[in-house]
Amino acid sequence: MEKPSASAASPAGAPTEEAADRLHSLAIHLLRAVRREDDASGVTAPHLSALSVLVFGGARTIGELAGAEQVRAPSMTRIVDNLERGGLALRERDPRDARRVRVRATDTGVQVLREGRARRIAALAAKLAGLTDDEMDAVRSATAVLERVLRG
Amino acid sequence: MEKPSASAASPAGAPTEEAADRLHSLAIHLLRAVRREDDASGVTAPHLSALSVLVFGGARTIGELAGAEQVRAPSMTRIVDNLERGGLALRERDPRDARRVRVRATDTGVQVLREGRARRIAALAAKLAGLTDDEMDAVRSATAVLERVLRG
DNA sequence: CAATCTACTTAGCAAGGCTAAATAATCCAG
DNA sequence: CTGGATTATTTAGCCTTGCTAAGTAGATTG
Repeated sequence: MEKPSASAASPAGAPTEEAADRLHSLAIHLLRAVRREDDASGVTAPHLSALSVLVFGGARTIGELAGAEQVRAPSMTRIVDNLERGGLALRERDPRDARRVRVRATDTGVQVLREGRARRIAALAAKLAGLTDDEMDAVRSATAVLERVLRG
Repeated sequence: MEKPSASAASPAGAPTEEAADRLHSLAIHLLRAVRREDDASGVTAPHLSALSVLVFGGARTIGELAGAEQVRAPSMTRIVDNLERGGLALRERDPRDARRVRVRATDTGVQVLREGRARRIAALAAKLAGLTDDEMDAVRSATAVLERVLRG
């Protein structure tokens, strides 16, 4: 409705909303595009995402993991159930506080994560491979910015 | 493992994969972050996404819609069931070919889309509002690039 | 006009999210 | 040192979203 009067001013509301809307739509389609690769590996995206936290960040409690993955505890309990059933992670009782459960990635988990990552992102990486350097820079910058924004 | 030797060369494999991986993870977290807003509106993301195609692109068959949304026909049948139940879209038999079903957004659908978009992206737009102009530019550029890449 | 193909729907499965409520352990007041 | 609150996780149960396989109805074609 109202167009931004100057480019240097604080971003006007409407364009920001349009950008947000397109981003949202993009995220939906991006995930649908890679889902089949995930399916092929037998390990779904949320599993790999949680596993990734464990592998790169070390053992975590269920609650910490839920926080990191932005889901509620019961959802994480189930994800960990599945990881454990597949031998990718295991629960350990915290000796300090027996209410807590520490979750740790197994060696198999580390290996599966590596393979899973590779398979999961193959299609996406293939598409990105066609980008120019400038385009890749834009994608990388935006990713960094958005990671920060979503954490906050 | 191997760092890019020059910034101008064609992007090496490993960095592209890391970018793809981070993008994927980002998409997961972005969608989780906005899901509650969707929930509040009573219209979920896939519904709004499909409705958006109808509103901005005009009536479509179930198959076309499924293709546009990158899901299988049965999934789209169900989404359209829900849209229709909510009075946001309606099915029309194709007079040329009675197997086909054309789906059209209703006036209510158009209105709900507008409201839903606003509500849905409010949280995201609020986060984006804190970005600098350069950061917003990066986000916009990357969005455009990725939209193109995912269509291809 | 019968076989086949196409478009959609139905049925049924699993994942992934949620809330509410149960269980268990810790903490802290008195 | 006990009893009530608080915290961590799990269980139960709901809903949505995806899928595949199989069913139905309409078009096409040999």
